[in-house]
Amino acid sequence: MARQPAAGVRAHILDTAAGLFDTHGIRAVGMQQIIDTYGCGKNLLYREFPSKDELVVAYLERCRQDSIKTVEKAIEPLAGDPGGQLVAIIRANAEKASCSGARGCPLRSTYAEFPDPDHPAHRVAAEHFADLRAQLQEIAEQTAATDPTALANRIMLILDGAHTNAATFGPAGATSAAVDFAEEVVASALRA
Amino acid sequence: MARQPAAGVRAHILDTAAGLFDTHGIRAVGMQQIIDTYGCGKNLLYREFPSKDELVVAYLERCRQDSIKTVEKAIEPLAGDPGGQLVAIIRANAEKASCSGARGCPLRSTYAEFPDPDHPAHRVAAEHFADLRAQLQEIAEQTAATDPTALANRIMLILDGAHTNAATFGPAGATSAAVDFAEEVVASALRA
DNA sequence: GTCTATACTAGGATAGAC
DNA sequence: GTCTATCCTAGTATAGAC
Repeated sequence: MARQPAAGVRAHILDTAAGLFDTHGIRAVGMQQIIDTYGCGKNLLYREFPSKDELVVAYLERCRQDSIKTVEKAIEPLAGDPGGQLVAIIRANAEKASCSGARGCPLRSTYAEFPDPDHPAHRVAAEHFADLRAQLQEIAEQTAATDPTALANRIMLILDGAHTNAATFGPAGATSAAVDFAEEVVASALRA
Repeated sequence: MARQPAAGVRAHILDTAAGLFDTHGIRAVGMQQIIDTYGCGKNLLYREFPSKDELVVAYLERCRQDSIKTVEKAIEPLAGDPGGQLVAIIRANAEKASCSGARGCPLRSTYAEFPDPDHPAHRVAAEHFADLRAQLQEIAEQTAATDPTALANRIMLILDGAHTNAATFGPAGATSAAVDFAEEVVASALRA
């Protein structure tokens, strides 16, 4: 292995950075720390990511793709059952928020770590949540609910609540109640 | 010890710091920036707050007292109506989260800015949310709900969701739906 | 005595040069 | 990889104004 392909190096750096960001937060982690953990020279990191902002954006984009994939996987087997899809989205997110490092959703944390709306990291998160909201709205409109927007809003509140509560209380918190809650909300919306 | 030449200096510094923290986040604001904004000498600030951590803790304790007061004011006129109290807590928080600077709840942001559980700032937030959760549980137990814990969990999810959603979407988001949502959740729990 | 203002230490940040 | 440049951070100490 005289030389690794650039793509592998890039992904490996991103893995390393992601682990540190998830554990300590983005602002608390320095480039030197990432370099030390990765175990290579500074040149390599700055060749792949010319600035910390670009590294952070790449990290958040990856979180975003991961989140999108989680949702897609959850709703895929439930085509034609939009109500079930909404519940499945909550279930998948609640499971993910409760099990892993459980330091909270990185995209939601971005609003706290980078409150400036013009910061590139903030923009990634804002775009993500705008898309997510639109997706929930779209699915809610496929149900028989008389007020799809209200349903989408409620699912969004449970989703945000599940992530935030998992960050503050961990698996022992209210996140565990999110799935049952979503089921009842959907059932109630379809009854009305 | 009995020095008190300028009463309210401490509160004024705290006001200044709070404004900057709320706007830019805690980690993004330096001591020098607070000094410049307040227009005082460095000595004065460090006499009142010997370290940034102590200033941050004082700021968060104030946020906490503010949050406690908001809840107390909301539930006070509804003694004997625990279900109404739960809804009033959501209403008061949703209003507060939607109107002001709307950069998100500072205590919830603390988990993102100071993920280390041993950090004094983190401890303030953790203690606050433990108390809040216990309070919701206590109120829920006063209702006729067959499963008070489930009710408390749902209210907590809506509360967390309302704050987080206000941070990401502002007043135009799902937070506006939180009060109706809470009303239905409480009614449903009492029917069962 | 109480304040402002400035100089200073010591360390860590990003980033670039070699 | 190492070494350097530049900047910013927290925090301390000193000088001088009112």
